[in-house]
Amino acid sequence: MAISNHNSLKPRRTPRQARATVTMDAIFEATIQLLVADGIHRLTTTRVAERAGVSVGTMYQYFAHKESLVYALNERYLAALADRIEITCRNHRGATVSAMTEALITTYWQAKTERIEVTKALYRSVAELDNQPLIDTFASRVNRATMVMFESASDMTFQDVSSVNLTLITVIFGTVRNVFEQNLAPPHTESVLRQLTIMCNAYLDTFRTR
Amino acid sequence: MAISNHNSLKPRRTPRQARATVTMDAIFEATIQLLVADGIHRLTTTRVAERAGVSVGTMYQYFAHKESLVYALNERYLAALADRIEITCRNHRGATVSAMTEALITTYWQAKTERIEVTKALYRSVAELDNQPLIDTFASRVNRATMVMFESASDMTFQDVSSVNLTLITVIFGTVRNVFEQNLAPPHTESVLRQLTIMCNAYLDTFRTR
DNA sequence: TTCCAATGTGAATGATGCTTCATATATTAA
DNA sequence: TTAATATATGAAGCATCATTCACATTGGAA
Repeated sequence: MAISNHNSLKPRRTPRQARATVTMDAIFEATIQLLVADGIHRLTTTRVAERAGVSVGTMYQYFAHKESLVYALNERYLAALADRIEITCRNHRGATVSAMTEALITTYWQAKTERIEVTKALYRSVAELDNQPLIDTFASRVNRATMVMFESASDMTFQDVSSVNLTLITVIFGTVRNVFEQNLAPPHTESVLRQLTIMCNAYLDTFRTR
Repeated sequence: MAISNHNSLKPRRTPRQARATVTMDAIFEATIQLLVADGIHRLTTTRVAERAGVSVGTMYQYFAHKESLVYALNERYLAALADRIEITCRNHRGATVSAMTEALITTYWQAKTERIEVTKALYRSVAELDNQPLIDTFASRVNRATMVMFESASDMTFQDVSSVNLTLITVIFGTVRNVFEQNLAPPHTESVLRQLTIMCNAYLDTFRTR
């Protein structure tokens, strides 16, 4: 299923001159716009090129085929998301665990919701691709960052950080994504996110020696 | 985006004779097999008909177009899933809240993993469709069932059942799905699911009057 | 300025696949 | 048995698109 040849998902050439970077950015931007507007089943190479103001051939200078374009777009997105999470983690070194979990929830929620349509469009676009490598890279970066953060907590030390860490990020990211995709009414959304922080704190309390 | 005309996603005709039911089942089964094997971008009407042992025209007797076939397939899947969850809820009336949350986690996890490839294939197939109505129906059924269950708990009464209920199912389903999609190694999977029950219990404990 | 590498072009190619409809067969009720 | 209804057929029509490649243009190093 999905795309068989992983290598072919990689970009064809890397821009060396400034104008090439401009071109690639234009192509990415055009792709996003078209994905948001029409979804992936109406994303054609011709339309992407047209909207980007380049010719189809140019697109093929950088991407072996349509799929690799969509793949690269999602790669960019996940890299940016990982960046944000890493920053949040760095900013909360030495904080309380409660502040840490709250910060993770907020950061992830904001990243998802500040451009809702883009988030949804990208998520849908990648469904038919084999994006496991992207997910793995993302998960690995996040894992490392949150682990270091939790280890630095000022109000707790853990017997088994990696277990607690994996649990917390799986629960937090899974729940936030679920809230996002369920399209809950705003009061419900806020309620669940608030309860989620309560739940994380209650969980962490069970590890406290009194 | 996605499919604009919602009505067109509905089946075209409903089977009245036995052979028609057989035909539809064959079409659904063929679709699942092809989705698992090749993914949606290689799902063609001709191939579906061929594998189902009918002609293309027959498929169009029941489905207005390819999308409505995929839509109906997911509708079936979600209905079956809701059935299972409702049964679990009925079987746990009057139980402890702890038993309830554990049962929900187990049921959902089993449903996802007993035919992993089918779960993944279906999930991917629906990405480009507007399946919000399906999600809403599913969420509404589950919500009702779990709410009734939690209200019947033998070891707790709630001030605000609907809030606790929404939180629990959002966290549980979100987390389980996240575990499933992350492809964690089995020991990690088991660990996170165990920690999740601990977390839910710790959360519920905060509502107990001591 | 010269020349090579980088970048950009887009008409043409080749292939795929959805959907229809005129027609045939099967089932059921009367 | 007959007529009405349900079900099944599949070749043909029509449209869409991904991708290539021979060629043009631009940038920058020497």
